[in-house]
Amino acid sequence: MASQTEENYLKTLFNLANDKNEVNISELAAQMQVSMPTVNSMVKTLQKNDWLIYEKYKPVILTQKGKKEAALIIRKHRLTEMFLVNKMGFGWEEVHEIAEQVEHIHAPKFFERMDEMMGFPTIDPHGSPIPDKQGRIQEINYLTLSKCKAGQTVILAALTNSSTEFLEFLNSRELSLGTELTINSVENYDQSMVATYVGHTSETLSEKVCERLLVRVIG
Amino acid sequence: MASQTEENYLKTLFNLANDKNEVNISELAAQMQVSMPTVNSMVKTLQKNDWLIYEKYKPVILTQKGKKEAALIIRKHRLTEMFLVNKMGFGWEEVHEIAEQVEHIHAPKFFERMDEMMGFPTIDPHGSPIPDKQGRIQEINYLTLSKCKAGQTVILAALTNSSTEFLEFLNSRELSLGTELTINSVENYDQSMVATYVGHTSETLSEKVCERLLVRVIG
DNA sequence: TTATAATGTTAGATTTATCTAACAAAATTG
DNA sequence: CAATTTTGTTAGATAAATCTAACATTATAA
Repeated sequence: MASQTEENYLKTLFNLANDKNEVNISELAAQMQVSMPTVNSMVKTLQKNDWLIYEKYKPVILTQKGKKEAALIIRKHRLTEMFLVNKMGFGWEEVHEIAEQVEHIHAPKFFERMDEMMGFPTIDPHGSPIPDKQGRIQEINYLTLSKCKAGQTVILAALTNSSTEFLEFLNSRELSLGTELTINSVENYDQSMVATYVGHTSETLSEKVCERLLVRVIG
Repeated sequence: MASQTEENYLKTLFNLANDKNEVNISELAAQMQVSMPTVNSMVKTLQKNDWLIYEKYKPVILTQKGKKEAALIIRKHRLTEMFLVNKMGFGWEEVHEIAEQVEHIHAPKFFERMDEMMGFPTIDPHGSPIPDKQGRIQEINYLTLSKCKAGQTVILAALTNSSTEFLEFLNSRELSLGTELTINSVENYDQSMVATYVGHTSETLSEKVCERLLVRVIG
């Protein structure tokens, strides 16, 4: 069984993996907020337990076993976030920290009960997919709002960033998943958008914000 | 902040403390399932952080700070057990293991929400009192069933032991907190009792079982 | 009340997860 | 393509939590 620390490395590796499934030591060190030698020694340990493939001076790659384990930890994290929001009344900006701890609990029935009580949700409160019990992730390809054009109508479906600050910004503008937005115009100079949605006419959204909003185009 | 390991020592110290608030190193070692030298070095660490008082060759005593910390961990444990039973549908025999992990989560709001959702319960599923937010415990003095006499009627209020095996035994006899029992007779030879309660006439309960059942006499 | 048993301590080793300093390889760029 | 920068590795140290072996103190009991 992976230690709590190892679980955090696996999860981070899964999230950082690029199209080739590779992660650099330096990226991992930055994300985990530890030094490169620490990562170096940890990837050797993880390799011994067949969680990943490592060769000197090469980026690391999770094995199938490693990927599955990581996905199951992410599953616990996202189920917890959804449970906290839907069953315990937390705001979407409050749940990450708690889920970060709850995800390490070893008690399959605990998470199965959450899942059941929520009716087997497929996404978490930030629109990210919840891996299934086999660790499979249903990948949905949303568009970032910044790729959309003036005149289009879209539904806010997910976020590419879920920092507390960003979530609080969205709260302040009354933007939540499911909100239907119509793009009035796109400013050529800075790519900011002006949009209209329930309760808000001509709300300006900076490019930075638009890049972090994932949408489904409906018109 | 106490580490998870330190939290476990504090909790165990609290539970083992006798009338003088003292705990022997050997008891603690046995309960924690570690060697005496491990305990010896840990109590020195705990003393440095003012969790307890330690003098060579003397039993250790929790400080006020240590007692409060321990009580607050026990509070998280018992709130969790109650939440698992009342809000998530677990059986009372399933919750200890999960609570043992959840009690170490640092997220005051998480436990406050549980507390709120349950209407601020004062006992856990096994009848043990839940310490309040200040770490104060309301001590209730129940009688063990074994101290009662033939002819008395009692209500099952709490347990002195909550092992899975004992809880499963109680389940098998349909005994739960709140059950009203009438003692038909007490066997002189082995102190076993014959009792009657809803759905059960003349159920025999061994002395071992009677000692573990805490009751309130009502007639 | 002394011998024995039980309890507690010290010393020193181990594992895990981390660090800094020094060095080596790979990538970038003038 | 050689110099420099970035990235990665090795060596060695540290702190936490554990162990065993050996020794010391306290308690018990003949």
